[in-house]
Amino acid sequence: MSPSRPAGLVRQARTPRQGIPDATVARLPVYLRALTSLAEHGVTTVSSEELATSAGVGSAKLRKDLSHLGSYGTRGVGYEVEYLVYQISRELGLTQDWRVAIVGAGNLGRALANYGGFASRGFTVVALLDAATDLIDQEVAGLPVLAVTELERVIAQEQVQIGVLATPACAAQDLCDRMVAAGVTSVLNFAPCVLNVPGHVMVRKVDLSTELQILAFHQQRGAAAGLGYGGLGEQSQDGPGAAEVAG
Amino acid sequence: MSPSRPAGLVRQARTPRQGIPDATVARLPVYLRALTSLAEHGVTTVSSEELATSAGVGSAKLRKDLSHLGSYGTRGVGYEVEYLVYQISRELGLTQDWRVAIVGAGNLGRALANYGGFASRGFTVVALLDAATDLIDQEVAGLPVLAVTELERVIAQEQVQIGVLATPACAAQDLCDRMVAAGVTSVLNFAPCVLNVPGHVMVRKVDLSTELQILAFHQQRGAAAGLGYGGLGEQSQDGPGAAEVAG
DNA sequence: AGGCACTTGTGAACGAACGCACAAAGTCAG
DNA sequence: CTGACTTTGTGCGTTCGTTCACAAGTGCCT
Repeated sequence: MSPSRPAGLVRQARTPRQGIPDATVARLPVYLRALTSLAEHGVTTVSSEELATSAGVGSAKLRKDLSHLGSYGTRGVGYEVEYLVYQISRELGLTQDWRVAIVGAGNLGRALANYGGFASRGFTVVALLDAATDLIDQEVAGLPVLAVTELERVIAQEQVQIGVLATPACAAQDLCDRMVAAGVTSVLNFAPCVLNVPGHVMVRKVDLSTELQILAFHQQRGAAAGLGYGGLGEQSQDGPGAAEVAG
Repeated sequence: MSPSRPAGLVRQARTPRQGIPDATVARLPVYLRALTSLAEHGVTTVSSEELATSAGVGSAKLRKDLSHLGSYGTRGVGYEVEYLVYQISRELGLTQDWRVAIVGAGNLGRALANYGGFASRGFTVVALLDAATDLIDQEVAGLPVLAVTELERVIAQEQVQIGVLATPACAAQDLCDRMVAAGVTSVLNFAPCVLNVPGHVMVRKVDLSTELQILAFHQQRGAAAGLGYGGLGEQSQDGPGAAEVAG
């Protein structure tokens, strides 16, 4: 790679950790995916303009985002793909392994367990639980479905840090409480309801129905028109509002 | 009611339609769900404080959000649940039926087809398509899986307005193009990739892997701490960034 | 009728995020 | 070595979103 640069490996590991904006954090995974894809295509260096296009954002925004991680990138050249992949991964905490438990082995739970994207980036699904007795001991994605009564034991034993809720809304709060009591500190909630958790626990919610309703709104009032600008624009996905709840 | 105001029933249907903030639109479905739940429990009137708690937001934000729809609500009393449900539904465009096609009948596609939340609010899944020949003609959620070669015909014939992509990333762009060409103007994308679409088409993206990575980031740096405030706070779900892409 | 307690709706202050545009910093050719 | 060209990193003005605090409106009780 660039010969003039000293030990490319370390290069000012000054981490301005004090506060990466939530909006930026939400975009880092997108950049990471774009970079990974580029790397697979044999690209070794990329400019902010190219990467921005791949990620579907503006180049200025991308540069500002990356500048929050530190001053990687070489003026006049661009960013070294592999190096940037590593830096973003490290910042997101993907260099360590996260142990995930999925609660609910219905259609959604099974889909999640089979989803390749989980395993690919430092996330290991270590357990899949359900309340329905006829599902128990079935094998899904190489994992046996466990009885939900074992939840506390499994979470402690497997050192689960992240819990994924793929259950009906009515059961979600109770199961969430149990997971939190057992030591889980991050929850990804697919159930269509608001969860109450203590302050040290982080919840993110994904709601299919909500997404459809937002689409319906925009379609109703003139099909995404209005702003209509020319260039390749953003793609909405996910907002800054990372928030917690205190109990 | 107020003597100065005309007929209570219509009650100033002055729709300040010119621009509801995206952030507000993203929260309306949450309010709607909370209201529906309250209605089912027999509650007829609710204050902004109570509703805000149910929805997991601050009461000031809730009031401002609702004020963008118009002046429903009665000072000293609160909001009439049923009336507000109707108003939000109307604003979101849920009073009409939206016809949805799901492309990809893998684990995720089947989960989506079976998801009750779709049908419950004006969304009708009219078709489920897949490329895998061994899935075709299987019945899922009362619908036969159709060959993806029929995509254009089905979308035109069934007047599909919203397309849901639940396919691998590599196939997503192509299928998206075909859906758009066939007349779809809103796309909900579950494939982990950025879609390029013409300016009149709206895309929303849901990415499970992204959500996990955001959780990992926050967990890594102190487990959702930092802000830690006392009251019941927000729950992150979905951002304002409603955006379109122009081709 | 009048006062009191309660709740909405909103003006205004604050803060976060975006995009522009440019200086600093580097590369490459000659 | 010099000079032209490329691309990053960032200061700044603007826009968008959130929060505070309060006036105005409503119902209830005396």
